[in-house]
Amino acid sequence: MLTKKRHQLILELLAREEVVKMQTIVEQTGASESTIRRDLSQLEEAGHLRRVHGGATANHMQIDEPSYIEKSDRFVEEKNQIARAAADLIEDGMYVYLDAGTTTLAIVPYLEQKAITVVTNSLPLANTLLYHRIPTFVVGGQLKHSTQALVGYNAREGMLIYHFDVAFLGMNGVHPTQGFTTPDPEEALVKKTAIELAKKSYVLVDETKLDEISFSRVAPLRAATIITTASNEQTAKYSQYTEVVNAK
Amino acid sequence: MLTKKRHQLILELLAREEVVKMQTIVEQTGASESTIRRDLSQLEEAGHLRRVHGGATANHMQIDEPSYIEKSDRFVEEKNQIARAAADLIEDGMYVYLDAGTTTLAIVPYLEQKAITVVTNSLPLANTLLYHRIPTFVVGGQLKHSTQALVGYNAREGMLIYHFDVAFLGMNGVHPTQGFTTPDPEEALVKKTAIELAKKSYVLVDETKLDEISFSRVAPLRAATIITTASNEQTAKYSQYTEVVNAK
DNA sequence: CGTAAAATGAACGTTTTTTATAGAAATAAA
DNA sequence: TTTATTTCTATAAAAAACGTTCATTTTACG
Repeated sequence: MLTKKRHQLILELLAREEVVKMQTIVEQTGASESTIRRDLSQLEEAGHLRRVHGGATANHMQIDEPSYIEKSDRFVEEKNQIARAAADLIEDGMYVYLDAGTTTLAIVPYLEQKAITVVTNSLPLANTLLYHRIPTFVVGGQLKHSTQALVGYNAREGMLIYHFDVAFLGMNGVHPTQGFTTPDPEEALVKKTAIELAKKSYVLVDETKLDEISFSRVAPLRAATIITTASNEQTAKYSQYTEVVNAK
Repeated sequence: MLTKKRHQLILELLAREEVVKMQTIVEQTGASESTIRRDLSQLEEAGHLRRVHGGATANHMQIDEPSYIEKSDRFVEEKNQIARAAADLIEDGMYVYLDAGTTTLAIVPYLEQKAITVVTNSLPLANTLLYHRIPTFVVGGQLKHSTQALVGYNAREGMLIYHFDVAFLGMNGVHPTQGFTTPDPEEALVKKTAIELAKKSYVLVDETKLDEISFSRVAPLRAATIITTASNEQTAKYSQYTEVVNAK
């Protein structure tokens, strides 16, 4: 069996089970133990898995986060309503920050006729903005695989040279006392920085994000206005902490 | 069996399976091992597949499949030769800068098994690197429409926090006295900065770029080594100014 | 036909990959 | 804790695959 084939097989096993035993891989591939050890070392160095005593374990963040594609076709209608409401807040001459995420991506088509400059940390957004010929700046930083966004310390540093009239952010959790939260700490840092640099910030969420708490704290509720399609009953408890815009 | 027929069969095998063993191809075609080796070398140079120890694997960079029956584009072939020569210079653990351009893009598939970190200012490169799961940092800056690259003063500032073991650059003009040149001053600034920050720099050009002068000066010839498919006669006059690597 | 160019297959030394093995480290059992 | 067992790393030997060269065959073309 070819090296590449073995590597593929190992990664497939890891996609199904969180941990895989050395013995299992040896049986499945028919290769010697030495060879599998070497494979595991190589795959670990390439960042595809983590070696543990007796085998290997998957390397993706334990914090579960549905992949970009999975997310995109859920709640399409809500996203568009939210995106439209957000776009209506943007006026000519503004400098706009667009965070990574499918909801913010949905804003782009509504921006085509506006004379604005956009800053983003998202690769898909940058591509879409390019397509719509909207003047764009991209924040530098480490490219995160699962969200195709630029994150981390370098991204924060790269953002500090800009100032925004308005920032639009996606978010995984919105909670009355815990505020805005998101799974990845490095993404949280970027979102937090965007809020700091913007005169006014908006968080775009569908109803499934309300009352949720994710791992990393981004900011308290008062730091941004919430734009959502959730009903007024659902958002009532948030209104005392910050402004809430109903996009329906 | 005719050469064309064999090539066709090999590509069909690769369309079905991600990797194909040498032995399998030999059996299927009835040709000798030597002949299949030659076939694989040719198909790799033409950019249709990637050779691996023991066989071949599909090439993901190739989005559309140009008919292999026609003589494949001469420049595509040259780009791949240059890209391969460049990739051979990259070792595990290196921090690598990849400039925007189609030649540098062609390097990416050859990087898959290397444990490296890449920095780039190109959106298409960032996407491809993401696909190949290579750890990537993106330089921030203004997004230029025509080249889908990040350029300008902000890009330069964003780069200054990095240091590279090696940088690979595309270039529009290479000239004995005028050095390296490119049309856009803002791109020239980025290229110049990359050269400053790298321990060693390589300029990747096919023969059509030699003896050409473009608008913006990037650096003198001695600042970088030239990798090209041009003949030794064509490159002779450059050898007195800087190192020249023949990729053929 | 006959010659030149291109393609093929076998041989051979070199490089890469795999396997086996022995001692160290980690885990489990006594 | 001490001992036994498993798993690990490092290294050397074996096997497989590689590129190169060259004689032979096939194809192209006058």
